[in-house]
Amino acid sequence: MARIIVCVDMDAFFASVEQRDNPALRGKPIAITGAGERTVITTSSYEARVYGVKTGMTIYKAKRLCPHIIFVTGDNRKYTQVCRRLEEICLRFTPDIEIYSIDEVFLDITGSHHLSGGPENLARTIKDTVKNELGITCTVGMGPNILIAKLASDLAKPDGFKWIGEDTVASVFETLPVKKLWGIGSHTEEKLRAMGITTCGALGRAPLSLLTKKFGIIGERLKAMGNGKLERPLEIAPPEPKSIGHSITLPKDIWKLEEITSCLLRLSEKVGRRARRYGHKGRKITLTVRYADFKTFTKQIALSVHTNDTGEIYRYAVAILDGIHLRKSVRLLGISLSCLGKDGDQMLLFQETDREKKAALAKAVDTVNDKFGEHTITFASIMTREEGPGVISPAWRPSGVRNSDV
DNA sequence: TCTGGGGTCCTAGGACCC
DNA sequence: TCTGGGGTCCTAGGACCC
Repeated sequence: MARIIVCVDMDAFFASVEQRDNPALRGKPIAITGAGERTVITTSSYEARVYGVKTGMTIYKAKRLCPHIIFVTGDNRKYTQVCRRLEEICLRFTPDIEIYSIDEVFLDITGSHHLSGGPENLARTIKDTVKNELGITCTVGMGPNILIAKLASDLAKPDGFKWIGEDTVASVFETLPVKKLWGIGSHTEEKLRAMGITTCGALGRAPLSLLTKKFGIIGERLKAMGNGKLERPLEIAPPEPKSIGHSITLPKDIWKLEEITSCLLRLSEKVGRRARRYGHKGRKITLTVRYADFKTFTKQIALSVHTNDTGEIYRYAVAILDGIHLRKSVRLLGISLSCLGKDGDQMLLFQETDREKKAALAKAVDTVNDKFGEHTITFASIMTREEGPGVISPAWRPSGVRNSDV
């Protein structure tokens, strides 16, 4: 039996929440940004999109396109709460849901839609419930798999509903540009164009040998996608994370070593703290450096034991830095912890006593910080810095380690 | 398009081993 | 000792997503 997948996608999520809560913003072009000057737009209201304002755009460009645009600094906590309520609404219809991102949920209603009067009725009930209880609109797409459900919601935006059944996939895909598909970005689009393929219909008909020659193992998936097929079950339980990282574009480019190391210490603490909170340890540390000219590179170091200790992460990050000749001033720094294992794995057997002491100390610091707010207890050099609220990652999830809003 | 921040997955090339 | 082939792990980079 064909599955029925629903995609619930909030319309201009962050912007809609702000307009809901502040009548002065309703009906106006607004854009949600992070703090600071070097931020970009994470969401713009539909009124702003008319002017060409888009996600990822700088505030300067947005201002040029729409001089009367209103910028609002994002309120992560608020969006988090709305997302939790959205999750709770979806769970009324089926336990088989995947929170894909902060504003997008997939539901597998194959076995449960009859309880809600059929698929279309269920979808419309969700739309109404979201509007009544959350005060904002969403778009609902339906299809035989995630690929089609997501496409349907994209095509129906905003405040819409669309069901692409298995029998209509071929006709929809015949003239649909390949870029509309989830997983085909501008690079793949360009490569396909060079091969004379611009529509999904053409992609589905393209010889497999040609696609695998050009794209390797991905070629097979591309052809399947061109035919509207995507084998990917819903991830009901949030998957174990593979890495935990933080990065920051600095307010100003820096080049002094002590400025760089001070930033690395702050990043180490963020990474270590989040890892400790969720009981993860890693044995690979990656340093990302972006120069003022935007050239970006990464360098990593493998550890012999797992760690989530701030001081240790910091020391390895500095060790990596020591091996790099910094030629230009630095725009962005990032630290990521990967090759993760949970606390309690056999790696703990190799912990030495002073490592245990450090872990206990770090835990004590975390406890205080949890109680009184981040940075209550911290390293001295961290305290010399003020930091505004960051931009919430739209890939955020309400539970688990991807919740970076700590 | 002068370009944030959180991730995942894939690939190519080299080291190393048998 | 001028030199095979397969497997695995590691590193760096890139495409893609929201």
